[in-house]
Amino acid sequence: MFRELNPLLHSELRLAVISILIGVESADFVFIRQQTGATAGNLSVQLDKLAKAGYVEIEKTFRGKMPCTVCRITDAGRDAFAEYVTALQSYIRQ
Amino acid sequence: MFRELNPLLHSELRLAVISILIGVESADFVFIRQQTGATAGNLSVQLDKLAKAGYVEIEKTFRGKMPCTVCRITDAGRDAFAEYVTALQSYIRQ
DNA sequence: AAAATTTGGTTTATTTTATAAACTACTTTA
DNA sequence: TAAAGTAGTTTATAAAATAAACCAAATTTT
Repeated sequence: MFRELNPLLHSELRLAVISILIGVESADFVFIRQQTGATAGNLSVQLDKLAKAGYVEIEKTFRGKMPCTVCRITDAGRDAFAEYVTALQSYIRQ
Repeated sequence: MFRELNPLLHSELRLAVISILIGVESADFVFIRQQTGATAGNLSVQLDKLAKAGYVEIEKTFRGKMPCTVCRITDAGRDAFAEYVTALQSYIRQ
């Protein structure tokens, strides 16, 4: 009846992050922070969880002299998101 | 960019409960428990939260001699669910 | 050129939430 | 009438989200 909702994606901030990353080649920490309105601490923690799950790749580089954390969604992330959306549909089909 | 997800509905079990109630005139505790697979304790707690939020009405009656907790969604519950679905779309539009 | 401020984060602590375990009250069955 | 089952509630615990505090380097101000 109801499909399970991947708890890693069923979180407002992590879902927003994945939603952003799915539409772009990559996005950096500051951009994601601006788009989501999240605090830096919260974003750092949630990105880490997504990285540990293998849903995003995080590359630490520099933009000029300033550190720049670049994030990309992985294939596993794409798959998980697609499944999450399908699962959601079992709850919201009207 | 991203609409806020009502935290009361952004919970797997509470969402399942609302999803059930939105499709029927009423449903009792045992039925909801069967459909969701939730433990009685968890369901009791989550139904209580939905009731306190004014999203469901809970009527304690008897079926024969056995207690029977009948649940119905309220108008506020319907509205909240509709808004939640709209908000979700800001995350999952592809 | 120090001092203060900003930037780009991470780590740690706190609060909130979800969930399970334990319990209550009553009913049915052996 | 004792044991087991039903229908839940309450309480305790585990997990999660979030904020606050912190750090290092860069930039700006005085």
